[in-house]
Amino acid sequence: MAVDLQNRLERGKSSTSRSSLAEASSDGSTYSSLNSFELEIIHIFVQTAQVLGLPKSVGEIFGLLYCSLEPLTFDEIMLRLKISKGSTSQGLRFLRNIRAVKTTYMAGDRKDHFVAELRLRNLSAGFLRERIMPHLENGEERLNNLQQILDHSPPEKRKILKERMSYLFTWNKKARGLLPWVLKFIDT
Amino acid sequence: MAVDLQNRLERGKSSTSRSSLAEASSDGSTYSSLNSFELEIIHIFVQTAQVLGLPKSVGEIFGLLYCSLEPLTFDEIMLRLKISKGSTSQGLRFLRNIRAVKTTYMAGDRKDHFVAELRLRNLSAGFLRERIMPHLENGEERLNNLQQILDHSPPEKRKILKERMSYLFTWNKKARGLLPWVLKFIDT
DNA sequence: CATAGAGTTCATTTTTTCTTGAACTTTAGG
DNA sequence: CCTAAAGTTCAAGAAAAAATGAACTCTATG
Repeated sequence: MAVDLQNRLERGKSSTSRSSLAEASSDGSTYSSLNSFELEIIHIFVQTAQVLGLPKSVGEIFGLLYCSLEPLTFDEIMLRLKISKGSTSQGLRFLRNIRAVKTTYMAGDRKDHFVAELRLRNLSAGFLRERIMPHLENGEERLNNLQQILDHSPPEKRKILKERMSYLFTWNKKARGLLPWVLKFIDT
Repeated sequence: MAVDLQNRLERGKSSTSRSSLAEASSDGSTYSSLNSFELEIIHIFVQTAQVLGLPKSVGEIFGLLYCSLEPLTFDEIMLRLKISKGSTSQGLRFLRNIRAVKTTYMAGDRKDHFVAELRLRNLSAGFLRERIMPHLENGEERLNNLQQILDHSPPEKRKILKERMSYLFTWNKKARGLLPWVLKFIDT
């Protein structure tokens, strides 16, 4: 099982078969490899990231934080997931932008400590706000421009095309009206 | 002309040049190039396709059909959009699978004639059914497996991790329960 | 202020995804 | 049955997206 998960998550990386949830490191490195619980949670978020059109690394980072009992530092995230500094930095930035991750300050430590937003409602809100709303708003703007173009088209077509456009307008408006409602519904 | 189309579809920020709606072809080809109305509608659907993680060609095909007053044949789609046979075939297949496009039969013509589903409600339904539901169902299954893994973990952690998993379960269930509602809401 | 630690940036490389088109299957009509 | 038109398939090439890591900025402290 663990091997299977390992393979799915990190294709082609050397993986020491790890059967249990032990956190000891067998290769002498400071950071433990991922246990099967973590691998599975991470996998779920990686898949979700892909459905949403986000980079895998974003899913990995969020998944790791989601099942961590304490805040993790930049280095811990980077080393445990075996991803680069750049991916870690950009992934964390994205996650902070959509409020999926926040930082906590730990006394006497200069490093940032990252925590996942566990209330998925807030997570969804951030995603909808940062990604979906802009798209819908841009669409509305474009539709407005379109109406002008349409005024120059042959009258016999104009009526039908106007109708089609009005469907799009309606749909756009409804989709935007839907978002707050969706958020309320999944308010976990 | 072809270059212009390409540019406008790909990086369509400069949408102001609305020259004419004429359908005459200036390069001698059988199929007319796209007019500015079509270009703009197609652009909207291409963008949407990208948000949804679908190939550009799928957005192009749907956009073209969406603003066509008559059913179009395979060749018309291919030639007007200047995309390959393969892309056309696969794009149309995908669109038919999610019920975004259907074929009509025209007397005395062996070719398929394709029409866009104008009721965006049905379109959304197909997309949710074919793309989102499978993901949510897969997620639920994985979460079920996870519970077993969790039973082997240290008791002091188990409680907290179980709680986090239960958030995920709840979220998953709610998301699935939401879909029918969303569809009803956008029933245009 | 000089420095080292913490994180960011971004040109390059790597990986993934999309498109292409030649070869293939299927089917209507002769 | 054959043929040719209509569409499909899929290996290979092209394009797009993501990951990498060296060079960079910023800042808290000695």
